[in-house]
Amino acid sequence: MQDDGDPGEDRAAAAPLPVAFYDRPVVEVARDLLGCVVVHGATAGRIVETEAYHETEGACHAWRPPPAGPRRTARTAALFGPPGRAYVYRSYGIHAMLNAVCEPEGTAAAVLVRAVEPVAGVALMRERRPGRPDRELVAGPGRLTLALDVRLADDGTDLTSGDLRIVAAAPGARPVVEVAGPRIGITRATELPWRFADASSPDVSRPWPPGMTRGRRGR
DNA sequence: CATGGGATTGACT
DNA sequence: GTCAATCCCATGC
Repeated sequence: MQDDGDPGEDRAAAAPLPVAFYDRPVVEVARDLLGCVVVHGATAGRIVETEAYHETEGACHAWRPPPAGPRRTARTAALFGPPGRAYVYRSYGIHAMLNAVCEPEGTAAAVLVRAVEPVAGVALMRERRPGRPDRELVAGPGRLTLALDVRLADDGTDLTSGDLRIVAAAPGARPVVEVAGPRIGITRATELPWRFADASSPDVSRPWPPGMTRGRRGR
């Protein structure tokens, strides 16, 4: 856990990642988002775990078995929209999940942000997660949206210019120790190693990816 | 129109 | 380890 303080101000002022960053193959973007920072109001979190989803594989909300084409509904509309937007949906009736839409408009693909490390506004995050130990503040896709106050209303908003945005890692920031593994909580396309994490982070959600049982920072 | 299933979490045995 | 909470919406009668 990092200190609550000024670094967040610098990151908040930093330029958001441009649309071109997201207008690439979704797996590339999922890896490159590790280390970048989600900023929302006074809170900010360094991304330490992501998953990629694409309309051509069964775990994606927009997937349908061939020969049917991709599934475009009110819920999945943002997935088909321009890259660089947020796709926020409700999971299990309870949790909001934050995704970054990728690839050209018309192609449904997005990166799910599964975990961050607090870099600003930790005190506010604790207020939003009363009774939770720090290790449970942001280590999980439903947890981080609570801590950062990301809601369904943010669905479709522009991550490159809005109040909710993603900025590049600060120069000299701690390097990412990338590990990959199968995605979590899905029933189809479980063989794809499209989950990515920073093995040096204490805030990756469980179960940890392969190769992460050692070398973790303690907390 | 009724039913069922989640890209999860937290409480409990 | 088990399991319920609770919403969106796809599917099928």
